[in-house]
Amino acid sequence: MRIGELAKKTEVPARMLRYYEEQGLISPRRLDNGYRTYDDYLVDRVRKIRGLVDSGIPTRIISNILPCLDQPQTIVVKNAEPGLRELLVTERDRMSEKIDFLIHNRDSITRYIEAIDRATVSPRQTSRAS
Amino acid sequence: MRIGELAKKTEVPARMLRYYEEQGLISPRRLDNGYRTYDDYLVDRVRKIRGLVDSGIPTRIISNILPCLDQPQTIVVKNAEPGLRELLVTERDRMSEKIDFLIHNRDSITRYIEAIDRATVSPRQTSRAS
DNA sequence: TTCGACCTTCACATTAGTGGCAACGTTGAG
DNA sequence: CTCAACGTTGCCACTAATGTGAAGGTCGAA
Repeated sequence: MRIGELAKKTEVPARMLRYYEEQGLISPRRLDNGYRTYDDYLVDRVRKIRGLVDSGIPTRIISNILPCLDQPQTIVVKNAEPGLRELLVTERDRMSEKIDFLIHNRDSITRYIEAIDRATVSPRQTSRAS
Repeated sequence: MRIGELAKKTEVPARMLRYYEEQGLISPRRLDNGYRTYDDYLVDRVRKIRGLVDSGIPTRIISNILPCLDQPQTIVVKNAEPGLRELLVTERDRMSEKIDFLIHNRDSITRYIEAIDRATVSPRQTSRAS
């Protein structure tokens, strides 16, 4: 598919898709006329990129871990670059920290919302009737 | 405490603490000589700020949800600003999405690491002995 | 008085995007 | 075929957010 279609499917502006290519995150092939052409699997990939960027992971890191996020790992692993495993472990642990942290704070927010609701729905009387 | 001590305790450079103040995330009092002075509870607060920023939450949002992350909610809730609840719900849901996404991808990375290990430790023989 | 910690202020750096433009490709109507 | 409308391309510059560096001055203890 061409860039416009991918933009619609992923909700990511075409402008941004070119930017991600510039950053080395996606590498579409080209048609004879120079237009970029994207394979279907890139739809998922672009969504992953968005999520990772939104989660505060820099594109430099993303480009390293992206190949590891696809399902059939068994084939790719053959060329195990030396530093890769270490990088992955580091990044995974960083993600785990982030997850724990986000869960903790999300739950704090949830409790706060509940406190608001309690304070709002019945500030003066214990709503006995419907 | 003064800024240097807070910087040590939080691992956040003094320069950055001034920046966060500029962004309205912390409001230290001042001594007679103009030095900033920080209460103990700000240590936790600064760590929270770091975590939230690292998780891709913009400071503009952080300044809104920070007051809700402290433990004793019951007192603060009295002045329930109208839009606050909605903002909190939105932000909490956004955090939940981020959490799910991070968990999913962290697990993918973990599986990939395991695949590397399997491919590395015994590429040719099924390691029968220790 | 000297030195380290702190102050303000201005400027610069990096990351992640966005805007605008001129030129070219594609497609469908007349 | 020609023309208009629209998608695409490359390019350059610009914005916004998050920091960082450095100059030049002040505070207070040794």
